[in-house]
Amino acid sequence: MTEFDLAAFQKEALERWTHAFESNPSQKEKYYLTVAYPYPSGAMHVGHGRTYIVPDVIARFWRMRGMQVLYPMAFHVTGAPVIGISKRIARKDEKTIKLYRDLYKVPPAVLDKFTDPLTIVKHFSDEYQRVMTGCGLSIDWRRRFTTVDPTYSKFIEWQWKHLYEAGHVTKGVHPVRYCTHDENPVGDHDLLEGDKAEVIKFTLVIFKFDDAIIPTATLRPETIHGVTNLWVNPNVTYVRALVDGKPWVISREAAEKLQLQDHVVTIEKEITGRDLINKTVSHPLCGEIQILPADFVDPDMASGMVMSVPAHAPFDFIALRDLQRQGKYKNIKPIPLIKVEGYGEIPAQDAVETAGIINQLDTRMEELTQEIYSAEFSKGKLFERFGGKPVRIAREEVAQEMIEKYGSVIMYEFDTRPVVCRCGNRVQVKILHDQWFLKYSDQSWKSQVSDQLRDMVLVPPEVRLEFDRTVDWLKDWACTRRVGLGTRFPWDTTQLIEPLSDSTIYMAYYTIAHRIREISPEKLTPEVFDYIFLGIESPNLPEKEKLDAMRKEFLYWYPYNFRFSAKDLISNHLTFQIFHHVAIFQKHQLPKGMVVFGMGLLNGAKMSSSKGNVFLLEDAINEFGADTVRMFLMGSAEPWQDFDWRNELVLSTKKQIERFYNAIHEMKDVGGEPEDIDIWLMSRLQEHIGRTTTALDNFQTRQALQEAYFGIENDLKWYRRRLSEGCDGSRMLVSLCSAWVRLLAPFIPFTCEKLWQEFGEQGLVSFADWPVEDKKLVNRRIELAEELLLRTVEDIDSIRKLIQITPKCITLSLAPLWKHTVFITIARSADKTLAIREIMKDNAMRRRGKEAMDTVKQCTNLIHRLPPQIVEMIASEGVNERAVFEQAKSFLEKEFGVPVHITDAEGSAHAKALTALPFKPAIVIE
RNA sequence: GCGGGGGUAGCUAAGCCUGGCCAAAGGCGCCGGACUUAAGAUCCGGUCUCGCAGGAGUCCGUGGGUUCAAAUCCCACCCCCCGCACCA
Repeated sequence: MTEFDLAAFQKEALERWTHAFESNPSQKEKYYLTVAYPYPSGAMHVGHGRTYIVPDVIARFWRMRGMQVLYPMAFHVTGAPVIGISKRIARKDEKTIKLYRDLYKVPPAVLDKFTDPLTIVKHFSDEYQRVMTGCGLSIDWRRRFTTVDPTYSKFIEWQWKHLYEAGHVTKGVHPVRYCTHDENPVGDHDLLEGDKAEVIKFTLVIFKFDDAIIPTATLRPETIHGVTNLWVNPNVTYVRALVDGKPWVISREAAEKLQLQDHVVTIEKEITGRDLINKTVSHPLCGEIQILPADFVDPDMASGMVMSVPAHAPFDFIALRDLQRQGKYKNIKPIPLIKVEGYGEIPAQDAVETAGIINQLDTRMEELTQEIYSAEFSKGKLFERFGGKPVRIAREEVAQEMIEKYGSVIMYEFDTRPVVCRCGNRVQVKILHDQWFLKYSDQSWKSQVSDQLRDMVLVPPEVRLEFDRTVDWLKDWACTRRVGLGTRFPWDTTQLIEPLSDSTIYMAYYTIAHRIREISPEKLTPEVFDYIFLGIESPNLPEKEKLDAMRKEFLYWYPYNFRFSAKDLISNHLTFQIFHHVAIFQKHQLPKGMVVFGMGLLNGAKMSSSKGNVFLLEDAINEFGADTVRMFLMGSAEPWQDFDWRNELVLSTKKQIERFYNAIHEMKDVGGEPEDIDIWLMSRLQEHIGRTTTALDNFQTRQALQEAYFGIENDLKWYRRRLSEGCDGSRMLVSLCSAWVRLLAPFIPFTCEKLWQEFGEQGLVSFADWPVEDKKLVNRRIELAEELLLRTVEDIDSIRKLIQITPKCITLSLAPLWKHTVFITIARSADKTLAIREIMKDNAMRRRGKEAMDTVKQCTNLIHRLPPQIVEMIASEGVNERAVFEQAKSFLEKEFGVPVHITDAEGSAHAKALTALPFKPAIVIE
């Protein structure tokens, strides 16, 4: 026997597996599954491990069930993150260097070359392949590609041509975070500060001011009728500037921002805030009002000018109150215009006074503002004289009206500030032109996607709601970028196709990836792909034979059966890919199913590379063995649940594998004669096979392992206990071993490959036949008998512990026939109360009086406690209790070390014998 | 805020859709025992409370309700996690 040595098993199996999982079209039925490909900007951790092992287990399962399985892998390298990383490394950024050198263990010589982004992804994609192979993933590596391969770009161009022609791509304007120093849009990864900041849309309400205008920024244009004054910060220097040729009075900051938002701005002169105080302005909807001083006015917020609605804005209310307490502006009264449940006539006053706010410096002001804002938005209604509409509707309408009739303009601003770029410069909102969008807002496109979703299998089913919501909610998606790696956008080659948008139908590309390399990229015209994927013939197609082979391959594999991905991709990638599929492929080639994963935790905390809270997959393999990692990840939670990696649990998984390995070794050569208990074991095995198969059909890796591993192990425990003295099992165990090894092969392929070889099997267990449940071997009668015995043994045990005397003998008294009749009558009747009446009609029963009634109660109780199938079997077939116990007599005597007597309860001298019930003999220990 | 998912014994986690097999699987931890010079590993037993007869009591976020019967169905509340876009 070979020692249990996972590392050695791995080495051996990996050699035997070289090229084994390369998969080509064949006569067999296909099963094509894909996972979201990784973005290789760092080392793999155990969380990644699960993402790729789950599909591998499924792939291995279907392969053993005789399907032609394709499990391909590629690397996603388009986008900006890796560029940021290379820049940071070039700049010798301490944190980044530490991460790559210490956590990801990149050798110094290689790290030096990481100033080139492509070197980073090359390094890690090689590492990914090495580690994935080490995990035993049954991937067809011939089909590996990266998203910056020239041939792949040709494929993307073809895809976009179709999207464009179908009207799914449009040009528009879009506000983005923008750094004026770098002259580029700023992604999340490039932010030093303010990564939570959102761009929000202000309406500038235009007030006339002498020959100029004052634009005040508001999120609540519907409150225009409640404006009583403007606010200006007396300590700030404002400017008079020509905006698109007209004179505006705004803050200096605003002047700068407006330039980025499609306005031509020239500053004419400075005006101090103090000079503006008490001046008069006007607006058609609220007439002439005064400018008042307020310190809370922030010149860096939008236009730097604020209109005051004291009835509905706590800040406005309190600033006004502060002034009035100094005896000024006594004539100004708040003008309420919104009715909102839970607040008085003047909501802002109500809120401020209830909270006991003293002045505008109070720290609770922000909170209070938010509270009123939300309450009025969700529950508020304008007064009848202002239209009577709910705030949420009126706001949009008034804003629209303001723009159309009163010269209002839109201004974008961050909701929280400051937002700072990595270069240290302040980030602003800029309106980008020439921004291209995918029109996910298109209703007819959406409805095609919804239709497709209805036809798809979603695992787990609960995610369907989330998908439906996402489709419903998706707006146009900005699909081009100015920085990063990727395919040039065909209609504006200064831009690139955004990384989520170039990864939507690449599952089709896998089918041809290994063949298309043989054709040089410049020959790959859209017509070529039209032919391969859509079967559209056209003249002068190059290298027709190769194209035919690709077409054949595509037709064989497509559509994919299942796509696997973590659940955080539901709201983008997983939904996008359906949009793109319905836009390009024919109905019968649309995706069939998706499996959505949960996330990984490490010792209870969320795994995060940037926080260093990761455990590298390769380290895990080296420390525990690949099979251990696989079995742990598959057994600790179902795929869609979050799992938690804990080293101590992983260690015990390793012991389980070892226990399995040793058990097989002990059993595979025994050759005793089969006993009844062998029939029981075989019968149980069939059920485990059936349930393991069902579980894997449903992607329940955990459930499958429970059945295939613990289920069988527990049966073996009972089996060994039941064997006759000196017997170590029958030759039937050999077939159990064979089935057991195959059942576990998808989970722990390395160990199983080794065992399979030791059985003297020629081929790989990876391609062996999956065990099939043999219904002929299922023997309910024997299972029922064992169940009776097991329960009785448990009962004897618990009594023995309780009474603490040294038993001299055990007597089992069996229930009389009439109690069986009672039991069966109750078991068979749907309504238990009717059953009682039925039983008591019988004269013989009635004569037994209280004893009969008690039996009825006890039987009812017992029936509810027993598993339904058992009750049903007792009722239908019955069980010969005497025979069961007589046969198990020597077993019981061995178990308890005392003589065991089996008697009928009726006529027994023991009072306890009266308690005997069907399936529950009375036990007397003396 | 909007949307989605959850709260089960010391921890972890099944069960919930389809109400009685539920004092509630499995695993971990802990306790005891066997083995061992010892430790580890392994195996056996225990692990809500009470009980010298296989039983009883309390229990599945909180509070109500439906039912002969509720972890499971209904209502309300509290708490936790995830997504919300130009980012892979």
